[in-house]
Amino acid sequence: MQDAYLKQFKKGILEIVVLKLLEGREQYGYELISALNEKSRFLEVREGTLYPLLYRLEDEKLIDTRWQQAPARGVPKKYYAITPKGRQVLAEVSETWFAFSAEVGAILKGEGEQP
Amino acid sequence: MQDAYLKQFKKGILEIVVLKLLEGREQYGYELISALNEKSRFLEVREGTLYPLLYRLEDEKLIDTRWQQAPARGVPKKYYAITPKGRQVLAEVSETWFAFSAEVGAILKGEGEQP
DNA sequence: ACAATATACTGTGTAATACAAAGTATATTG
DNA sequence: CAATATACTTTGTATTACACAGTATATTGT
Repeated sequence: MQDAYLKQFKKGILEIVVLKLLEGREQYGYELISALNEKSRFLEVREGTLYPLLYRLEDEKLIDTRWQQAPARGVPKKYYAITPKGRQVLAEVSETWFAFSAEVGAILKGEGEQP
Repeated sequence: MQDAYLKQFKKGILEIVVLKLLEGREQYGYELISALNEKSRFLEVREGTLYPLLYRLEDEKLIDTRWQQAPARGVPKKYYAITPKGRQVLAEVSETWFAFSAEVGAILKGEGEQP
């Protein structure tokens, strides 16, 4: 039951967290999945979640992609990098999220509606 | 565009905020809508959001309902009251949300992944 | 050398939820 | 008595996280 709520909590957040992870440097899909799984038990994602999310970000021009043809060894990787527009959206939506979570926190910490 | 993210941010949160509002006293639908609209610009809801949400909470036995037949004046109202199970879920999911939002906050405040 | 495993990405279908929009019914007000 | 406000209901849509299955290449064990 907790998991069901968690799944909902993630909606909209994952996109912005992924943008944040890409703020520092470009990364490829599997790398992002590992990073998310390490960083937070709440933000774990499966491929079926992350890749479509990346395609959406790309469609919205918030990230760019480039294929890295197997450099010396390893499977070819698709690298994702944040665009200037992506940085701007990250900043804006990030602020919205802080304001939103502050208000929700205030309500949930409150005394409830008294009679 | 902000609104689209906000719409996603709300997912799963509204249910728990509604339970919180009912923690203090029973309320009817329109009353809850007004309360949400006053409390937070982020949590505004329409009928098409709230009533189905209330039906879900009722199905899950997190709230009870009773019809208040027009007492002296006014339209009959359907009052919603939180159940013991509802209080328990409120407590649990509330904690999950605080942990979740703390972790997301930490990531969004961080320096991003450095090269 | 060859099967097994790991890495990396893709695609399909499903469930949950916020919301727009339209509708029903009663009460109050000009 | 029509117009408006209150209160609840219903239908359909868009978005998103995820389960699940699949494809392809690279590495590893025997």
